[in-house]
Parts: sequence; C-alpha cells; structure tokens
Amino acid sequence: MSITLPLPDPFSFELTLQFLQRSPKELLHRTRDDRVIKLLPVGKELVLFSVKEGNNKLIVEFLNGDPSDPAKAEIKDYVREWFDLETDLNPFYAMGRKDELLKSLVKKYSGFRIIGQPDLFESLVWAVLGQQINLNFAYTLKQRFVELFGQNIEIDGHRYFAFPTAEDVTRLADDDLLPLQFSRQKSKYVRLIAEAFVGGEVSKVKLSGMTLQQAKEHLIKIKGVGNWTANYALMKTFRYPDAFPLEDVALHKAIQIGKGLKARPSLEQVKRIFKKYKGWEAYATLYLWRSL
DNA sequence: CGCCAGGTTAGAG
DNA sequence: CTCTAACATGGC
Repeated sequence: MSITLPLPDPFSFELTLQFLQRSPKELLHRTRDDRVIKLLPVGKELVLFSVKEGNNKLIVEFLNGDPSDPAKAEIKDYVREWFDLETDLNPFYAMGRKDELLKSLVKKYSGFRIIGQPDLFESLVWAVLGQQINLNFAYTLKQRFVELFGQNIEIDGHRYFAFPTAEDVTRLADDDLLPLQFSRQKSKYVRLIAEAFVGGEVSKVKLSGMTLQQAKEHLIKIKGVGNWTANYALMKTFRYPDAFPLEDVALHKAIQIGKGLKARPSLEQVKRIFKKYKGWEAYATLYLWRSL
C-alpha cells in the first residue's frame, strides 16, 4: 500500500512542507504533522495519498484503498514532478554562491525545490486568479472555486478536494462565478482556458516537446493568458529552467529589497540581472520570491 | 481616501 | 510600436 521514491541531494522536505503550508485557504492538499495529503483523480479513480520523508526517500501511502497499478505509476510520476526530484541543483548553487543577490538565499534555502503544478489547466487558472490582485485574495477566490466545483471525498471527518476539470468549468457562466467575487474578466478568462482544453487547442501533451518560445506563443493565443501567465505556467508545469515571469511585481520587489534599490527595477534592469542566471532563471525566481 | 496587489486587453496615438 | 484606461476588490 506504499511506494517509495529516492531523494536527490540536496532536498529539503521541511522547506517543501513550509511552502505547502503558506495559505490556510489551500484545499488541494492538507499538511498534517510531517506529511502532506492530497486527492488526485487518475482516470476514473479518485486516489487519496500522503507523502512523507523517511530514510532518504519519499514514502507515498495510499489512504483510500489500493489503487490499480497504472494509477500507482501515475501517482509516482506526479509526485516526482510535483517536488522536482530530477533536477541536479548543484550547478545552480555553484552559480548562486558567487552572486551578490542570490548568495544568502541559496544558503538559507538549500534543498528547496520548485513545487510544481503538474496539471497545466490548474496552473493556468491559478495564474489568472492571481492576476493583478494580492495573493491572499487570490487564495480566497481559489478556495471558493475549488469548494464549489471540485470533486471531493470525505474520509475520517476530513474533506479532500481535487481541482475542477476543464469540462466542468466550460459549463459555468458569469452567474456561477461572479458571486464568488470573480471579476467579469477573470470569469471569462477561466472559461476561455477551459474551452481551449476541451476543444483540444491546448493540452499538456500538445505542448510537451515544444521549445519555450513555441509553447509560450501557443499559450498566449488564449485570451486572458499574457506573457506573465504563460511564463508562470511553463515554469510550474513544464519546468522549463529558463521560464520566469519577467514582469512579475513580487519578483521586482524581491530584487529591489535584495539589492537595496530606491525604486523597483525596470524591465531592462531585470533582464540584465537575469542574464547572469541563464539556464536557472526559474530557480532564481523561486528563491527571490521565497526571500519575501 | 489613496494606492498597490504574483496582469491583460482593447483602443488610441 | 508604445501608452492608457478599465477591470474589481482586499489590505494597509
């Protein structure tokens, strides 16, 4: 009833759990003691599993019965992607130790990996929810959205939620979303993304294998997905090492504080700084975000 | 009250 | 091509 995954070095499960706990409004997983619990639809199965660390491995335990072998394999892949177990961080640290802005961060957050969003639809919708509003309010919107439209099961007095499917979201209208305090814009964008998935214009399979530039151009065809959103999703779902949201306000703030600038850096300044991080832009962004 | 939040679009110049 | 208003609401 459990499977294990070998851990790369360095890997910090503690920093991972901290990150997963950053909002009490998060319904897509629950952290308890030293583990994280998540519900994931796999084919027709709804699998509830927990992940903890032990013996230099990640231990995945199944909590609602024994899933089929294909489902188990898929969960294993999901966890590997979720916690970015394949990346060798050592070159990033070697580079970061020599960089004024990153020096203290790579030391402080050693073993912290990009917590991915293996589900592309979830990643895009989440990015749209986060557009132009504070993160806390974005979590409120997501909480309401998942609570109302996501599949869920109750086990031992706890309810676990999965992210709503694209198909379900295409059936929604302004009347469903505006009461959750979505703006008309967000309501429309979320539905357009869902339609792009259901219509087959966009899918994870379709984008995998594309170059970063190709994938970005493909995503930006969806109305509501701009440069920032596309880069965010490509970073969190596909882990292009050089995908990062150049225009991101939080990133600018982190650079301003880190470098002690009087004002936010210009886009040109950010570009110049990130030139030094070539091949590790996504990780540099993650660590700068974390510094806030 | 004013200003800013992990932006994007449409429209004007 | 670049610049701007509109979008809507929470938090300080």
